[in-house]
Amino acid sequence: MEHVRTRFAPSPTGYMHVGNLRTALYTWLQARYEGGTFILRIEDTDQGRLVEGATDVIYDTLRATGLIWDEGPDIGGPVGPYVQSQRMGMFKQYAEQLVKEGKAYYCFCTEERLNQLHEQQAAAGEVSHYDGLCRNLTAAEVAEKLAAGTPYVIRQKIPAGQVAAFDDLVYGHIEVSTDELDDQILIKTDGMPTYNFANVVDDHLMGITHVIRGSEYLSSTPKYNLLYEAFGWDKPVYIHCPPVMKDAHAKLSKRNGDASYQDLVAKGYLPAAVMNYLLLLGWAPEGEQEIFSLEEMVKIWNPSRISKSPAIFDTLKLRAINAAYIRALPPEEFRRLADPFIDRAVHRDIDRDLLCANLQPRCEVLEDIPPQLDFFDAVLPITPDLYQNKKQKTTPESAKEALAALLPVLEALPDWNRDAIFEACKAKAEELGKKNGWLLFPLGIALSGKGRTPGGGTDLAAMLGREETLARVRAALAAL
RNA sequence: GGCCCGUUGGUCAAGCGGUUAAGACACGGCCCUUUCACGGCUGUAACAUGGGUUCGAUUCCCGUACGGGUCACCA
Repeated sequence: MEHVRTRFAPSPTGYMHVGNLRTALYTWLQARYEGGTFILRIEDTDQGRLVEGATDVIYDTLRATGLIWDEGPDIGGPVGPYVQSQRMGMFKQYAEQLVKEGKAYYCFCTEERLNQLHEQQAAAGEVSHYDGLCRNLTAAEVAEKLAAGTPYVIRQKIPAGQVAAFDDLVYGHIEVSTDELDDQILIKTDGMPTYNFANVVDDHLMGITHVIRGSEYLSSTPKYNLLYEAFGWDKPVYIHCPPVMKDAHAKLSKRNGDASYQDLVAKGYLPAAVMNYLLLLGWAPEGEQEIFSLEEMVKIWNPSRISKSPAIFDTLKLRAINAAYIRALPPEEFRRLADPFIDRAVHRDIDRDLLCANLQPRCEVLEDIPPQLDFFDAVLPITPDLYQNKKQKTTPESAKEALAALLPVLEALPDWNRDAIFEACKAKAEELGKKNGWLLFPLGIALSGKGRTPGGGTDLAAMLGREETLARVRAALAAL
C-alpha cells in the first residue's frame, strides 16, 4: 500500500476544543498504526478570527498529549509551507487550469443579481442555487468583460443529472445526485480561494491519503470529489467522525463549557486521561479493556470501528477515567501534581507525603483536593451530632469518654508518627474492650470538625503534629 | 423545505440472522475498614415505532416518528 499521510488542520482560535482534539487523536492514530506520516497544517486564513498566541496553544496541546507531528510549520517538511496563509498565491492558477480545460468558468454575476435570484427562488419555494447564467458566455464575451476589468469569480461546472458517490470508511457508501450541487465557487472576487477549494488543492499537494474530519463535511464530500476528478487526482480515503454533543440536542461548544482541553487541564484532568476518554467517545475497542496508553492505542486502532451516531460528552465518565489514571500515578508524581492544589488550601506545615497517600485514592480530579483540606488552616466548629454514628456505636457521650481515654495516650507517646499513633490507640481500644472505631472515629471528628476527611483519626493526628493534635483534642473535649 | 446521516439501559457502547443482548460509567446492596474513599462481590436497567423478507429478526428491506448535518464570494 502507498505511504499513508494524514493531516490535522486546525484554525488558531486560541483554545483546543475537545471535539477537535478527538479528531486530532484519530488522525494521528490513523497515521501511526499504518506507519505513516502525521502532518500539522495551520488554517489561518480567517483573519477576522486571528488570536495572538493561538498557534502556540495548538503546539502545546499536541505536545502535551503526545500527538507529535512529522511535518508542520515549526519543523518544516517537503511539501511546505504548512501555514495556509502562506500558500494563498498558488490557487488561482489551478482554477485557471480548470477554466482552460472547460471544467470551470468565469462568472461575472453581481451580488445584487445573486441576491435577487435567491429571493425569487425562495418565493417560488425552490432551493436556492446558482442558475448557471455565466456558463453560457461566449469566449468573446468573457474576454471583453475581463479586459474591462469586471470583477469575477471562478466557478466549477458541475455536470447535471449524474450520481456522485463515494465510500466513507465509517458511513459506508453514499450517493447524491449532482443536481443537488451548485456550481461551486473556487476563486473569490478578491482572487483568494474558497475554503473548500484550498483544502482540496492543499491536501493533494501535501499527498494526504486519508482525510479524517467531522461528519458535518459528509454533505460536501461529493463536491470535493468532483474537484479531484476534474484535476484527475487520486482521491483520499474519507473517515468522517460523528459529532461530540453536550446533550441530545446541542453540540459541545465553547459556550457550553468544559469544551476546551485547557479548561480540563486547569481543573486537574491528566492529559493522558483526557485522550483515553476521547478515544472511547465514539469509538470502541474489540475487547473489554478501556484504559489505554497512546502506544497501546496505536496497536489496537481500527478506523472502521468509529461509531456513526453522535456521542454525548459525559463528564462523569471522564472523571472516572481520570481517577483511574490518578490512582495509577507513582506517589512522587502524584505529590508533584497535587502540591499546587494543596497550596490553595493549606498553609500550615504538615506531613504532605502522608496527606498525599490519603488523597490519591480520594480525588478523581485534582481540583477535588482543596475542598477536602479546609480544616487544616482553620479549626472548624464541631457540632455534637457529628459524633453520632450508629455503625461505630458512638454518641457525643461515648465520644467524650473516648477522647478522655485517648488524650493521655497521645500525651505520653514518645514517637509521633502514623504507625506509632495507631498502635498505641489500638492497644488502648483493646484494653477498654472496645472496637477501634469507637475510639478513633471521635478522634477524626475532634481533629477536623468533619465527618469525611482524607484519612482516619490517626492519619490526621500524624499530619497535624503533636502540638496541634493535643490542642484540638483538648478543645474538643472541653466543648463536650 | 430538498438532500444526506443517525436511533441498543440514564451515559459511552459490544453485537454484524438463532446470544441468558457483553463491558464500562452512574445508581442500589453486601464485604473490607479508625471517617470518607480505594479494592472485592452483587443487583436494577436497553434493541424508537409500524410493516415486510425469513423456519427465525436487535441484526436485512420499506414506511413513520424523533434527532443531527448540509444547502454562502465563512472557514
